[in-house]
Amino acid sequence: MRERGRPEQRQAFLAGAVEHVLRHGASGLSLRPLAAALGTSDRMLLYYFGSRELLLGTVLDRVGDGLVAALSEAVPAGRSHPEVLLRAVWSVARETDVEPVLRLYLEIMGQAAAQVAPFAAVAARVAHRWLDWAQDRVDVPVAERQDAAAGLLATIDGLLILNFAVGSGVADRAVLRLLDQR
Amino acid sequence: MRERGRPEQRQAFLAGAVEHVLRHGASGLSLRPLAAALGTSDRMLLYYFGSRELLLGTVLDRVGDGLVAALSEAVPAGRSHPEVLLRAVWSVARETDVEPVLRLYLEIMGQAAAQVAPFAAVAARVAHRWLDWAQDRVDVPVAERQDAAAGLLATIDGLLILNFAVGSGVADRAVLRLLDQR
DNA sequence: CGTATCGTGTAGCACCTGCTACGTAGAACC
DNA sequence: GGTTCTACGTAGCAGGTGCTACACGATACG
Repeated sequence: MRERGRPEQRQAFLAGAVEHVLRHGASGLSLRPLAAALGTSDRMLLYYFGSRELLLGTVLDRVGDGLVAALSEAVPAGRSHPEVLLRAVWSVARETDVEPVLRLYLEIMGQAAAQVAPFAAVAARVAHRWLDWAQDRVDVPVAERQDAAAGLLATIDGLLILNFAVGSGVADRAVLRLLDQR
Repeated sequence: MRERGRPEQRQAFLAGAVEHVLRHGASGLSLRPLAAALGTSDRMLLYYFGSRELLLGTVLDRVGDGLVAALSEAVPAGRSHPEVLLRAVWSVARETDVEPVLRLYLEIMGQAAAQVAPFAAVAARVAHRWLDWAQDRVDVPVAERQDAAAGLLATIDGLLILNFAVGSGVADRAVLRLLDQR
């Protein structure tokens, strides 16, 4: 289906929807409450985005963009040793204003693991952008870059789970331990 | 609310519900389809478990039990070096018959990050049991055991995300890299 | 100027949700 | 033997779901 509606209105809806999903979660998103928060009706959201699933997909993709953009802004371009990168990314992750994004990130990954549409597709896209980002920054021989990036991503993701499931103290100490032993 | 109903019937319902949740996911669980699969009515499930949320909580706790039990069965008791433990746990995780359990595990963690009831509480319990399990098996000085266990758990969880979001090949190579560099 | 398309409002449809009210056969208890 | 309690069936309630049908003014276009 072609994109319908005035482009700037669509952008406004999208931005508002991102905000709303960051606050209230993605898997339980429902059109009427979202529409109310945006000052519209479900009818209009469907007109602009086609279906709940399409709306959710574009919202989540935009969140993924924002995540990588925030990382790029915080971590200088150029290559660093993996542990430096880990430390830098973790310090970004522990900033309070990115917490909702990271909670949403884990929600996406969890729903993707459960094979819920459209999360699986979004998760693959986000993860690949994440991997590309890390591959461009990690200072290891070319042949190892892909695996090093994957290792970094896995480490961060695991720490995030620990962080939200058990508590930030445990995750922080786990970071130190992971850094020490390399 | 006291537990109602015949105990063996309750166990049968619970076992069937675990099966159903492993197949169809937890966050979208709904009483009527589950009841149909079990050959009952939603009415009966509520009679036996009190509410959807209580039912879901006990189902997920039981899945958590099963996960730790499966690990204990596969990995011999006694202490091993962290990398040996990582390798062992990862080889268990890659068995095809535990895949649904791990997908569900990530779904739980994702919903917990999104602060959805009852997932947050279940996630904390499961993670702590996981941590205790690892703490009892890891062969490092006592003072470091807690952090080593947390590091192991984080690594595994991250690898699982990578595994389901990107593909098993990437995760497998990331494991090798994480093992090499220690 | 007439006509077609676009953006939007109002209503509503069919279905699903957790949960409850009520009735009842059988068993347990006094 | 009457009463109370337990396990269960049937029906239904109030509210939510994504989505659609239809009307209508405005705007663009021939």
